[in-house]
Amino acid sequence: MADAMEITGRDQHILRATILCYIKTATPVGSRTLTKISELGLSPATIRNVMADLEEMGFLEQPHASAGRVPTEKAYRFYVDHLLGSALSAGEGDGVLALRFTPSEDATDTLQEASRLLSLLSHYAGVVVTPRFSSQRFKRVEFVRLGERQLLAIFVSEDGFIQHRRIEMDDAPSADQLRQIAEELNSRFRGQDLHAIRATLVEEMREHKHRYDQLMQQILDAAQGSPTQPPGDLYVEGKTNILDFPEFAEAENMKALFKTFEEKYMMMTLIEKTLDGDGVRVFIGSENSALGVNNLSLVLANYRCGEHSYGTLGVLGPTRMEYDRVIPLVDQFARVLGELLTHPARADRAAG
Amino acid sequence: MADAMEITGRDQHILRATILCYIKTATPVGSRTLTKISELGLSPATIRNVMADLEEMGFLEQPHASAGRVPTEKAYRFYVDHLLGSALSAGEGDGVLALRFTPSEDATDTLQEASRLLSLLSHYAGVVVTPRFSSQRFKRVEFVRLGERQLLAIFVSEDGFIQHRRIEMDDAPSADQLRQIAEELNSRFRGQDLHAIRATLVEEMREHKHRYDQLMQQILDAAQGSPTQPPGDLYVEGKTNILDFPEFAEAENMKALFKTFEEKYMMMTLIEKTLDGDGVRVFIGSENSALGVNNLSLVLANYRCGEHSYGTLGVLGPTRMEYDRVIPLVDQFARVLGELLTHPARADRAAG
DNA sequence: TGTTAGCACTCAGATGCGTCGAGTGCTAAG
DNA sequence: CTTAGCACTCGACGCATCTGAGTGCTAACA
Repeated sequence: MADAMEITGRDQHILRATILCYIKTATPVGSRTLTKISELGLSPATIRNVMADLEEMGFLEQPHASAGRVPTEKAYRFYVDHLLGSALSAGEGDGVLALRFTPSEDATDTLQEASRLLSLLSHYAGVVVTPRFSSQRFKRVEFVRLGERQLLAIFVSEDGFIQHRRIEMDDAPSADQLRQIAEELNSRFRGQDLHAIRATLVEEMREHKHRYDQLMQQILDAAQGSPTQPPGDLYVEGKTNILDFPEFAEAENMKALFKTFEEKYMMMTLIEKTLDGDGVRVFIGSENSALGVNNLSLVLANYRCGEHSYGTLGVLGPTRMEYDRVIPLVDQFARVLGELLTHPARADRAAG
Repeated sequence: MADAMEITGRDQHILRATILCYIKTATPVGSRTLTKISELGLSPATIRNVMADLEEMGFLEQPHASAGRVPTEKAYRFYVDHLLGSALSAGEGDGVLALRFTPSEDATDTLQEASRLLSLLSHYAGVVVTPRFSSQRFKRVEFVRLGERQLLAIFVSEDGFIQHRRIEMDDAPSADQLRQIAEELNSRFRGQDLHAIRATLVEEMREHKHRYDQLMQQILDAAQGSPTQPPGDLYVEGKTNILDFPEFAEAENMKALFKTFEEKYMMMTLIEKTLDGDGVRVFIGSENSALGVNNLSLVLANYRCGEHSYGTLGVLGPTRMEYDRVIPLVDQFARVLGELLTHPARADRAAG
């Protein structure tokens, strides 16, 4: 950040030009090429001087002595944080987006479709993480007996997500008891999120020993989701888009990429970290080192899903990503999807 | 097959040796190498003659004039069909299998775990297709109202699979009506498969116009699954295992492989074709051309899941696969998994 | 003081050439 | 029918060469 202050306007201009050029061509950028691109009519020699400065500051790198320069991660960071402000607002009409997007009946299907569309529009890979179930508003629970000791609990959220969990118990309550419990839960807690419900019930149980202590506990645990498996799901669509970029032409890199994708879990926990906060976040290269590949970038944003509930969505691509195009895209996409998921749900709620 | 008859015992021996060697090394096999491997003490020259014959018959190929020979698909086919009979029975104790396999509570989790284990044991990729839901025995249905016009139907099968479907309708029945319908379905049809239930109900409706005509129809349709999306799910685990084989070292091949994996749908319909019939089936190279990669083989078998219900499972690897090891493995695995899925379910049924 | 032209230098990538060796096909002898 | 011998093929490897894009430096210029 301190260095950022030292950069003159012209330096910035050249840095931006270098980055843009590299993003387009994926090959090291030389001083001659830049004289043509950058409008300031400067000679290669002058630009060389500037580039040497930028290299010293850590924004550029040379793969080898007689090659052009390549932007470093720091350069991308600076570009995204400081050089992109104007481009960010230039959203190109979300009409296209809404038009192409045919939401399915099932919310999870919709999300998968969303990630596909995201990959289509961005030409990179689309990524969608479903909202944490436990933060959604509770609509209804239903029980189905599976066996003497097994119970199936079905939770339905106001936003159309459905989750079912098996519950193992020592002695199962009768069908009537179950119905009673369901009735009680349904009438009392509708519209609250599971976290809150849990808190209330735990409190209550402590005060005057609740009849269904053990059962309730288990039901709540089930609803919360097991701690080992992260709640929600991850959809990554359009992986093959990334494959065609030259940075992954080498077999080794491609293998690493493949392995990254196979470990859904890694990726998901990484993405979920950004769950708090609004707006678009960009993670560049080694900033998401958990992926095991250091030339990938993530552009993420949260999308709203009902009142309190949020999921994350975004685009995964090479570090050399067209941030100027992708960032507004992700931003808008999150907004539109949020509308889409929140609005019909609200209509339903009023009716049902 | 006609050619097969013309092959003498010695030719077979040499063909087998060639295949085994190639499977191990992935490099063209020369005549010298074979003299060492095959026990018949023959000189390279003689073997060359035989190999020339085998090439004429279409079992071997030369990548270029001065290289060794490589088995063709026809060779693998012949090897699997005729040269492997003895090895097939040599199962190496399913104790290991049962030991390592800790079935989860949820049937679908179990299947995913199965495919992981399959990849682990085979060193290739493990593949599991869940049983077609519509062929499983019905245990119970439960309805949850989602909104004025939306209904959630939850089907539970005897074997522990759960499926939920949204049902859209013009005017929804009351809660009482729903309960009544559920009650009726549950008491009447338990233990039958959805196909049969559907047939019965359609018949009935025709005879004396059933009250809930439209609803029933929709419920049945939902249960049957939409025709566009194939029922069941596909788990492919251990994809990265395949990546390390030299046949996929080149970027192009790897990309093709990647694309194959991304198209789950293709693979699934391909695999589901083998759903009828018992025992292990092997699909070699271009025989599964739908995959878009022609140097992959599939070793598949059906596993039982309850009385009438079957799923498919197997191993996906390069054409140059250790069939002698994988075929018995898949065979046994299908059996063990079948036991595992069928037995506890039976116990539950008796109890619940 | 900042900018530019000129020049020597560097280094990856492509091209061409000779060598090596594994493996073949053919022929003739056993 | 089998085998030894031999000439031949052809990809892989190593090496030297050439080319050209791009640099850094220095000196001249505005």
